[in-house]
Amino acid sequence: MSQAFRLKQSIEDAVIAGEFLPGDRLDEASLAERFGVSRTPIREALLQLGAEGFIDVRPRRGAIVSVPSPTRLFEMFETMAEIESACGRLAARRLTPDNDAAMETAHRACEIAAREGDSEQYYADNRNFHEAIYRASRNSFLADQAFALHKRLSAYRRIQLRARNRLLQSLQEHAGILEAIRAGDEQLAATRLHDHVLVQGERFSDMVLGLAGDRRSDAAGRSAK
Amino acid sequence: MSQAFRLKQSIEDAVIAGEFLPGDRLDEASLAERFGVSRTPIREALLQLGAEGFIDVRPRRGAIVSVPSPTRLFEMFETMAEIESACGRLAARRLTPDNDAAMETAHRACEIAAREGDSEQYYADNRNFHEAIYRASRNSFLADQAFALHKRLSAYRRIQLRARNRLLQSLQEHAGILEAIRAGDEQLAATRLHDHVLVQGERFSDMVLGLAGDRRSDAAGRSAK
DNA sequence: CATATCATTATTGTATGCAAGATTAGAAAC
DNA sequence: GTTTCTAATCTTGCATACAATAATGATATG
Repeated sequence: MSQAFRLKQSIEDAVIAGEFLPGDRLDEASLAERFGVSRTPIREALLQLGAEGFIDVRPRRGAIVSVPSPTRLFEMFETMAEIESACGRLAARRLTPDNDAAMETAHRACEIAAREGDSEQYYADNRNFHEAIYRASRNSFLADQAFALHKRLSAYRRIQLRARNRLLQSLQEHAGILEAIRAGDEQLAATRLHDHVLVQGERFSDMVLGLAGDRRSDAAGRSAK
Repeated sequence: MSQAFRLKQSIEDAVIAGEFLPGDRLDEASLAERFGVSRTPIREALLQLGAEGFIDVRPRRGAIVSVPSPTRLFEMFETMAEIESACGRLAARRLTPDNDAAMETAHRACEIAAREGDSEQYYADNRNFHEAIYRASRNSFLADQAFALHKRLSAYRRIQLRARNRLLQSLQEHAGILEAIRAGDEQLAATRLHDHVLVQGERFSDMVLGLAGDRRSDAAGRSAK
């Protein structure tokens, strides 16, 4: 299985790196050739990625990189917001000096990247900051769920950090989140994290749908009774 | 793949039914014989179940039904509590007549089972009730996450519905949850669902650890700064 | 009697081959 | 020119075979 697990990671990395775009076909034979192995471990890797929701494996019809509908995507961001805010709530309740320090370090890194307007760097540092919060929840299972979803959304998250404004705004939100967690204010930490994440989903939906469709009729509109 | 997917479901069902207990080895050859297929689709099924966290696939060492530590189990229940309360919060915000009716139906069924003290039936109806709430969140992705985790915990949940008292108490909690959702009180719905789920995790931990260990030193104790 | 080492056995990991379903291209009909 | 049916082709699904690693048990040694 060693091979299959390495392949799973490689394929996942390739997808995250944007080498395979949503909708692209993941052909067993070509992947086998590319990695110099037979189809068997490739299949095993693809099926695992499919089970994790990373790709879409349709019986007899091959695997493709999942193409979540705008609605689905919004739902994923909304779920991410709920999970992250849960992490924040627990972090506020359970913060240890170690976790505090880890968040501080990650936050400082974000600060530098934001000041320099380096969105690629900020993207990486931002990830570390959020992961520090997941860990600070001191619930490793919840943190695992958060990691997994974060990875699945990374392709969509990256796009919107391009604007310099968003970088600085994001940084400010981070500061507010950190403050709330440190104050032990569970409710505030949860709310701030929720909004911080959800705004990304909203901005992304706006971007995807552009002027054409109104997102509200798609996802948020469901709030209406 | 058709075969592999059917097998995945069958094996999962067998695990949920308790036919394979935590720690049991899932040997490829015997499973292949049992289902009358070759090892290939069995492997594919096992790897998928492993990716979903349902079983533990250790490279070169075979698959076993996962044996979460008491700490891990508590973390899983705590995560379930957070996810369910998120569902409840959204349900309170977005309730439609359809979803309301579905919850009502499921609740009525629980009521009957509880009155008759039929814990097996209550177990099934309880599941329907919770699933109705997941759907009422009107976020299908979040609902999927909730379904998945609910399934993984089912083995541990079933055990504790045996006591007649717990049945009636559970039912009353359901009534309170329903009331809060209908009132559109997001905060109250979230809190009640959270407690309803978490109490199960706590009761289970108590059961597992018995008199021996103090759960608080294991999981909840982390809340202490 | 316990422990360590080595050979045997069993089980998993990968490759290959073939069967079956899906896709595509081409020809015929409209 | 478009559509539809059919045949050729391509891709996936499963079985089998072999290679490699882990588990087991026997034997020898302290």
